[in-house]
Amino acid sequence: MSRPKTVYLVDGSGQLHRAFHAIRGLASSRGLPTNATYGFTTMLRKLIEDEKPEYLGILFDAPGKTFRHEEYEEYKANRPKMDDDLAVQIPWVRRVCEAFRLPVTEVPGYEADDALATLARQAVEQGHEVVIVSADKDLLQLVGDGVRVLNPGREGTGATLFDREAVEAKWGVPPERVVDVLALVGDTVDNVPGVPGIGDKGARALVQEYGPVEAVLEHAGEVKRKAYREGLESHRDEALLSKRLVTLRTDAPVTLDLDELKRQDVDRAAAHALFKELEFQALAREYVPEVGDGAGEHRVLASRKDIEAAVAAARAAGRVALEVVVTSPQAMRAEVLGIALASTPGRTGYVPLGHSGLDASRDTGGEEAVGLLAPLLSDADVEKVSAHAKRDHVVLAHRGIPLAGVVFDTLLASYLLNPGRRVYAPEDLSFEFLEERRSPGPGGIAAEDAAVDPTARGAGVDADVALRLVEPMTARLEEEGLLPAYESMELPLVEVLADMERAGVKVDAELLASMSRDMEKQLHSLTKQIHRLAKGEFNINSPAQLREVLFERLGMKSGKKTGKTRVASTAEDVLEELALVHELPRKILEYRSVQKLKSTYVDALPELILPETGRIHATFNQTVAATGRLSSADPNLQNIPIRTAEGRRIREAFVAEPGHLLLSADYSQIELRILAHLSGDETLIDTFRRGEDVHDRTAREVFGPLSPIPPDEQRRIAKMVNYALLYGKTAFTLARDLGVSRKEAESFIEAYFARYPRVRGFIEETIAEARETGTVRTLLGRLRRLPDLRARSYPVRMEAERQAMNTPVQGSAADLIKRAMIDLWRELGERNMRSRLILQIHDELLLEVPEDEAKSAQTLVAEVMEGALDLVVPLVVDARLGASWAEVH
DNA sequence: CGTCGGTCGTAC
DNA sequence: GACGTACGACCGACGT
Repeated sequence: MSRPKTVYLVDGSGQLHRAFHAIRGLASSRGLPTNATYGFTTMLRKLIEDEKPEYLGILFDAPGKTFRHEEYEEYKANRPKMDDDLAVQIPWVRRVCEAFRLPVTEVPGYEADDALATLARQAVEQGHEVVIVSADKDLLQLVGDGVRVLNPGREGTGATLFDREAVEAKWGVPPERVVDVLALVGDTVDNVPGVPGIGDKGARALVQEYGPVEAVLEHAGEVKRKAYREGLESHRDEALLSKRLVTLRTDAPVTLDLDELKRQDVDRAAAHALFKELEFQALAREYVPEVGDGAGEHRVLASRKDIEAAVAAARAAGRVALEVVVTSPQAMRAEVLGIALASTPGRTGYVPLGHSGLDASRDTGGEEAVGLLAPLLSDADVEKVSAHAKRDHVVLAHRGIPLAGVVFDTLLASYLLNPGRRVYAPEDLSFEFLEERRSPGPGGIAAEDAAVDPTARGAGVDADVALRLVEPMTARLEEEGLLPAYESMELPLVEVLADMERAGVKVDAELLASMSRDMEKQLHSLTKQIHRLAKGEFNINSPAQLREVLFERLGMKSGKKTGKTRVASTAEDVLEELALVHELPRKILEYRSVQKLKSTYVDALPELILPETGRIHATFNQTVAATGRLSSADPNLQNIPIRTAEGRRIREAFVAEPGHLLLSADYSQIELRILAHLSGDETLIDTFRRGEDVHDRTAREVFGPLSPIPPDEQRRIAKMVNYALLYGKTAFTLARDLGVSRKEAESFIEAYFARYPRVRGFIEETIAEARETGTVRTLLGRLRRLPDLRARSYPVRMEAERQAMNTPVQGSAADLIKRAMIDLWRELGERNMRSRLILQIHDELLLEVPEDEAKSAQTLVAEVMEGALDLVVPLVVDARLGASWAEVH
């Protein structure tokens, strides 16, 4: 015999009734009740998901009379006719079972329970295990010797699995005595008479004492409690009849067929269609049909003729989607392996260009194939579609192919539709916009020695998806009012960023190396001092070990606790406090500061110099920050130190090529100007129009002419308050940061709002509107969704409110500088200037300019940046030239 | 040996 | 509970 299996048998009728009563009021828009269908479906889905049964069958009651009626006419006489609302759902439930490919059985003349009992017996006799899925207590009598009962539990609560011990624990009697308890108690709904006067407790006690019903009756005279004794004596026949009624038959005319019960994959297409019909939206989404990666025709274009045909097809279509397969996500370090082209949905061709090793025998293109493709890729009249156009621009340009005519980037489009989401992979987009489920792919990244055929298929699928995404995604952008932001800002920015990444920035590795040596010495000396003060060696870089030293070994009083784990913090402000009472914390702070600069910048930067160019080529990410800002990675060149003198020295290592200068141009108080524009606050607008210092003005407005606080202190407070409002800072943290009482902080904020009333109005209106629409928007119409504004949790909701007030300001500033970058890039191109944008740091642009055009570039940059958007306040740009980044600030 | 969450610190 | 947006070094727990 084959190995033992576990067979799952579902009490379909029981589960259906249970679902019907558990869920109330669910119906389709056409009035079809769907509550039982839904409950039954989710039960099945969960069962399949949790238990992964290899064999599963569903049993239903047969309609009409059963053998029990023959034995006892009154059987189930009290039970009302099946509710019409349930009856109409039965055909739908059967369709659900069909879609899930689960066999359904009913045995004429028998209830589902008897059919279950019969099949369970047969399965056990064949040496298999059985799990009966039911919430019905009647079925617990079957438990034992290879049979268990699984009660799936309601939504959220766990399932319960009854084996012999569990039944006994719950009922106080073993499974085979369950029928005796049931018989004595009776069941009014099914009209099982039982013994009057004996209930749940009594029946158990009697069965525990005497055993089966027959034995109980035999000893009826000994029963102490009068009501029981008399009940038993006068209702012998009813008791015995009841037992026959509740005892399940194991001889129903049905035969176990394991092959038939073998689980098959869900028919996703049928399930998807059915759930759509039933209006189970979430389930419909879950069961969108899986598109096999073999779907479509994905060819390898290995010959000149093939490539020429594909190019001709692309030209004829006027549009081609590309998936450029590369060896690294870092575009500047990536090699091109090949390019998939899709100009007709479902059919793609892949041109291998750089696969190594295995495929050497094949004509994998190389220069000839590049020569055939390049004219197409550089022809702006043929529209290009991609899932990551910036990377394509960079890697192709690196190979001498300027990419032109990019009209759609699915990554950018999905970012605009849902910024703040982390993943925009092709499989997610195809799921969301094409309702196709597919397995995750490598996203156009493959190893150098990847085989051609699977790479061609993977890249082909991605290119095909990108091509077919254009229409639905454009429609969504249009619906959401995002097309202007997309077309006028994000898409044109792609090429600008690609050029910046390609340009990179020159760093003086020698200078960094010498700084590193100095820092090493400092760290060595600091380490010795720290270990001496700590009376022992430990890893200073480990907050955990430091915590032990400070708060355990040296017994210092811990200040605040960390956010997640609620342990004593060793953060800077805490150490700053402790430095007043002990020498060690000061040294730790010093050590930390040097270690941070050394490890994060001084030692890390030279590692990232690309040998080919001798420069650092960061990646500018356009789809990461939820507000619309750019981010920089590998390395992050947007957080190079500037605040401290030691940190600022690192900027000395950012230099220009010989014969060139660096040009830095930054917006003055950009976010406060945006706030003035968005809020329309007259005082704030007036300040900027007059060209006043905004912090001085705020100080004057808030403190008045008679304040005893010194002017410097006033300005410091005013500056902090100005920015605090932008970030939704509370009086609590403002008080802490300013070192004043909470009351005083509150009075500053009050005074601020009294002088800038429209700022308060703007904040309140922004949050109110965001709560209504679920979104906030920037100047150019970029949106951010903030569902948490309706969260039940107070802190979660407050965080969303701060995001709601901050995003229009931060995001509009991002819009502004993005427009400036595009404008500047175009101006430089039109004027044939050789100045190049190399970095963006949120409110600053850094350019590398030939000395001979430095002055004109300086004027141009300021002009373009100041004119990027028309606000009600002037934009002011400060542009400086210098030999290093340290010099231009 | 790689991954990942936690902590800390840098920028705007 | 308490300041918005990022990136990344380092540690240490955890899984392979």
